[in-house]
Amino acid sequence: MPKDSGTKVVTRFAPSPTGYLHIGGARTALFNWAYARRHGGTFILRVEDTDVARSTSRSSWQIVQDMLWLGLDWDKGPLSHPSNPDADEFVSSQPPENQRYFQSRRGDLYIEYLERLRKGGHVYRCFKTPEQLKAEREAARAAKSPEKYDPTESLSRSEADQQRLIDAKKPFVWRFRMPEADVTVNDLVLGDVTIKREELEDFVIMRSSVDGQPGLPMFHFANVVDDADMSVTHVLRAQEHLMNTPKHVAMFDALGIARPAYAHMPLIFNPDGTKMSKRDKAKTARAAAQDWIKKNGGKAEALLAKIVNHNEVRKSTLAGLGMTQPALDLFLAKKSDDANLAGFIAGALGIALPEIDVKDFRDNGYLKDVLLNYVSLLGWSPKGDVERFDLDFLRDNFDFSGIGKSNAKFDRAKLLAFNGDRIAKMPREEFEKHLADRLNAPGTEHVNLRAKLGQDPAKISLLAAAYQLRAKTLNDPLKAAAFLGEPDDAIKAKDEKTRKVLVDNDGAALQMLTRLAECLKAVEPWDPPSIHTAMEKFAAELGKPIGEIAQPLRVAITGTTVSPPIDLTLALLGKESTLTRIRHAG
RNA sequence: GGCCCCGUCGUCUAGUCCGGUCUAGGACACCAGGUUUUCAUCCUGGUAACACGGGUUCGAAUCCCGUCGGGGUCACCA
Repeated sequence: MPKDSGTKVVTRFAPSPTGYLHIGGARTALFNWAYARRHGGTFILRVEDTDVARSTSRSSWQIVQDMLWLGLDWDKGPLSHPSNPDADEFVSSQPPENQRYFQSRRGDLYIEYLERLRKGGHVYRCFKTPEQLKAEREAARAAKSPEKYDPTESLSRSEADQQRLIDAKKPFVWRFRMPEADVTVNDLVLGDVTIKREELEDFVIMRSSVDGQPGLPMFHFANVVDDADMSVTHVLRAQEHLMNTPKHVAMFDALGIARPAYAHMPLIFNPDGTKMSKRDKAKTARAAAQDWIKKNGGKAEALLAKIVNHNEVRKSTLAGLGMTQPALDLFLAKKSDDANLAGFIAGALGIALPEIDVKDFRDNGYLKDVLLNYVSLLGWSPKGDVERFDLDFLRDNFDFSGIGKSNAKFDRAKLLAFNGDRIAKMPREEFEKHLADRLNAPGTEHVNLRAKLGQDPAKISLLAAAYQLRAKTLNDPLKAAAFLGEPDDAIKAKDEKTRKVLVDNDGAALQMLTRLAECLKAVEPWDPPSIHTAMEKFAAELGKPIGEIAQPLRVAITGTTVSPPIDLTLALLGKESTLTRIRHAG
């Protein structure tokens, strides 16, 4: 039971806007959402953008988009659709009351709380420069003594002395004075965790600024002040924050405000045990790029040319998107991990980048329900053997007692299996809609297929029928059906083994196909049942199993030995193309 | 390195709090067989784990200690 079962549950998701929503962040958001919803509480979305160097308005917008897509609605937070649609103006175009959910816009509050701490004697000024502190840490490390901040100097400075330094425009930070006692955190997942006083040090809560006024608050302080100010009752976050929690509860105690309940959940890693970070995309793209350059003359310029060519746009257009030779060189030299560049490289080289952000999974054809379902299984499990469930189930069953303690590895194969399963089970119309949306999405990726299938609902319907049981992602059908969009006279067997299906037996298969073409010419209407009937009849006349007819035909029209059932494939291709492709086979 | 958290099939996990019902269950992956015009779907079956060592107990995956292993954290980042 929550410690204060009488009061309303308030949870929050507090991302820092440095990019799209990370998959781990999505799980945190999901659990906080579920807990608030289950208990009829309030779910707050609060943007922690006190690090001005890394935070951007666009990222805040992106995170909001991801939350919307996932269907995680919040009761308090930014307006999801402010009057100004420009992502770069997302924060500034929020109404004042919504701007309160961006930490960068509520500085007055931190000053107020700082004053409270100051009156209680819980904070002090520290005039040491970052360089000084760094040197002290290094000296301590060299001497193998604990690298702990020593408050003696700052604490012993008289008020007059401090004023003198302030008047001299010396920058200073405010530090929080840790109490002289061990701190125990009562974690809802981990149990009681006690940290000894000697392990705790006084930490900066307000950055410096030159004018003698306090600067922006640090994460620990802003986080606590906001949780206090917003009456957050339950803080559910990743285990990487566990060692921060003693600092946080000490501040709550100093403020005389009841602590929220804390619950730290296990971390999510790549299968190889490394962190799932945005960098993984850059790493993958860089490796592929370097490999390609090595095999193609060793010039990075050639890669840029290939990227320009692939995107069928002018070089200047790409440069506007940050794709320039200097940027590329920086990227290749590991001096930058730009995600856009990684995307361009992957597109041009035809490689897949690891999905890390919610956006990646969305783009790659994962269903939001599946993503939420899978990610919630990483670190949480419902009672019984239930494993496939929807958001409603999670909302009705989520509890801290189901959260595990050990870290998990993200298994894409399982996610993929869940996704394919959900696709197979969705209503056909829904699948058709997904396919149409993706086929008609802006971009050059599916131009040929789009041209072939056009806006014809009947064709989309056939495509859906052909691929629903074969698709693991919503993108799979479009990739697998790409052969449909190729020029009819350019279909070639993809390798020697495949070609043999066509040309073995002294060309008997080819002769057979020529006769089959005659037969197909008469098929009307050109739909799967009619095609099927015609082929069965043809096979019967030849006294052969239909497989011996279908397989050479498949190679002739697709260039491979794999496709959906042959009647569906032919119907999708169209009569003209089918006959042309048979004519050019061999 | 200090401190903190964790350690059940390859992976995610159930079981651990309240020792016996656990010859350890499920899912994904893998393997084999069946259905099928290819692929896929579908069906059936199978391989596979309590990190190690002590202790407590009639009895330990479950309790205690130690070892080993993994992770987190040690900023004017969050």
